[in-house]
Amino acid sequence: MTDAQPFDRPVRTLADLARLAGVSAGTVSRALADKSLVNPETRRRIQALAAEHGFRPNQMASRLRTQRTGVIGVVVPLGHERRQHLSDPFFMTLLGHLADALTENGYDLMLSRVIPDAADWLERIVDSGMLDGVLLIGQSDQMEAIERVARRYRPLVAWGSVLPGQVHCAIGTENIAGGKLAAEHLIARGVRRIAFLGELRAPEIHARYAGVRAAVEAAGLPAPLQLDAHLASDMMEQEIAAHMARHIDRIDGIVAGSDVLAMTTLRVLADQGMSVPGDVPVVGYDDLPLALQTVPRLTTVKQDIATGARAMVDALFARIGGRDAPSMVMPPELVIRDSA
Amino acid sequence: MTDAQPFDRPVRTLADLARLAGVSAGTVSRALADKSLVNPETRRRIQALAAEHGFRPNQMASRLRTQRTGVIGVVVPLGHERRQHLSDPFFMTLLGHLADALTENGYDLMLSRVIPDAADWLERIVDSGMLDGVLLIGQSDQMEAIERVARRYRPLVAWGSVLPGQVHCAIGTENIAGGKLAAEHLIARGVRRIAFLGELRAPEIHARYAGVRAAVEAAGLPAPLQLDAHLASDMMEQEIAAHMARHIDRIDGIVAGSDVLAMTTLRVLADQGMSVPGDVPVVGYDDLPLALQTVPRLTTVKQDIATGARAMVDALFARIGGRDAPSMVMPPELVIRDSA
DNA sequence: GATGCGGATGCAATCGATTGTGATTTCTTG
DNA sequence: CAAGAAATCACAATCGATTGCATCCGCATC
Repeated sequence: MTDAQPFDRPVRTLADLARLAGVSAGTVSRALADKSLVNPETRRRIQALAAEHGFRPNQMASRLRTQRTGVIGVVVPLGHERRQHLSDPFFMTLLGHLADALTENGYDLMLSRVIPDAADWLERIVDSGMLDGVLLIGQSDQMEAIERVARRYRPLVAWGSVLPGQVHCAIGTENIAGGKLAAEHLIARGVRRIAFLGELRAPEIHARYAGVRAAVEAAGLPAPLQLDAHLASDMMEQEIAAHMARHIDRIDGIVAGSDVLAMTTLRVLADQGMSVPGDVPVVGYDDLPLALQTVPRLTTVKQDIATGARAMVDALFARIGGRDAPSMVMPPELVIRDSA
Repeated sequence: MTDAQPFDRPVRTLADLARLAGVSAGTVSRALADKSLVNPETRRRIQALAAEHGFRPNQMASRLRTQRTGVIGVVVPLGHERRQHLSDPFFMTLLGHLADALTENGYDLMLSRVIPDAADWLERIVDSGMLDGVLLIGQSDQMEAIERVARRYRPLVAWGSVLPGQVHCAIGTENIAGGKLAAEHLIARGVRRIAFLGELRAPEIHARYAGVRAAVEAAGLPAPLQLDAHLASDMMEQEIAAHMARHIDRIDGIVAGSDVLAMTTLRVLADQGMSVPGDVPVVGYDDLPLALQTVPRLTTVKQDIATGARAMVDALFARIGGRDAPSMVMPPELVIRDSA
């Protein structure tokens, strides 16, 4: 039990504790680190003293000396979509899993929401000396900057796409295959005119759209209709509503670039008196927890976020340890529920 | 062993740059900090040199010396609800706003998901010397620990309840009033037997339930039925489904402790063939973005999360600056949509 | 020409923990 | 009993940036 001390932290430094114990600071340091070089008895004595006074070593000093910070940066680059992205459920779900995996391994997590206006935004982060490694959530439109840094800074892992010749380590799902899965499912159900909802500047979304297009072409159907829809939350619904009002009679099936877009689409279609999947089937992307809660439940392309997060952390630790870790693409999987 | 590249980072320290510029390290430090003590011309020269070589000062060293870290800890204590809480949309939304406010002010954000098994979990955080301040998201069942630390550590602000005699600064909404609003709304619509969905160990939820009870008593109605429902995501739906199956014929209105619970309830009721609000009206709590996306749209008690986040950050900065900042409770507001 | 003053810079202490090296003591062992 | 091996601990250097103080120069003033 820590009871109120007369002074506001009488023993703050190793030296304080050392004086109290009648030994040198070095010995205290070793004792607290459970090194075998100190006499077991003095070690116990010092540890007891430390506990009694609620002593905790200053992390800044320790980190400066050891050049290890125990902190991993989790960075969300917002190249386009400048608005608050952090509330996006996909980021959040991934972030939750990353936080779990990192804390289990004794690392802390520093979160940065970065709007890459300065060209050296990533350099600034990795060279700050505060981080043992960096995880990027999404590549946004910053492939160049990421590649440039990755060439010399090893402990960097991104969630996103793996393009041919890519230097940096990325974990992600086969977005092209995922787009194909979604479109093929719709086509098998008799859909002929597919609309794809999503904004193409992010490489993942672009790949999903490419997959949809490939499937449509392979089936000999007319090219899909691509409709921009931004994740900036307050605009999204109106944007989709406008798209639907204008194009609904020219389409008979929708692939959404994400579950959030799909969910909003369900909402909009309900407002416009369309039934899903009766009038228009809708397929989402991600399989977030909320896909189970919509009415009707979302048919969607699943990305295994938990596994992905684990893979990112594993790869990062490998790289921190000096070993090499390759990129990884996971196969997506179609989860059929009620919306298509 | 790090492979010694000839040009890996030729200039890593102030001393390196100083040698290059033909001045002392002190001068470089002052030049980069734009101090007026150095000759404007040398200052420009040094800054140009720094930019050219991509020099960034080591933050650890700087922080150790200045005793300022520029990092705010955002801590989510999981006293009960040991499962991954971070995906909870309420936390995430609040976290997003906090991240915005903190980064605008030049602070970084360190995220900790803490399971308070050690009694001194909070001491460990505030005494680590890594943080300029701490924001707690929720008080969980850790009021005692928070109070103990707050008595001696000023830059600490929590989201949550303000109880009589409370020492620590908390920002939150009037949960009792919010519960009342929800219940009164239902009662005005003719509901007589209200069920409250939520687990009472967290003080906020408890207060909401107390509000419901007060409104029910004031109307002379039978006591509300309280049904435990945990946020651990995979269990929640089954739990609620079981509650509904067992109690649905004894209730004719539901107040959910959060929007997430409400949304799941909508889903469960749809499965059981009940219409909302026709058969059972449902009121949520929080007014998260997703409340707009459900079918039917959620009637809910709004907490202004953006304003709350801003208030937390303002209070924290005031306390960091040595000024005192009082707790604040914001009035909740009933947002009537389609679910009740 | 000596004094004074302010501007610009160098010097060295400092933040607090870690760790290699060496000193002292105690324990072995031939 | 002497010499070497452990065991234990103190000393001091180190991580890299910051900052109070001393120093040096140039120039104006008396």
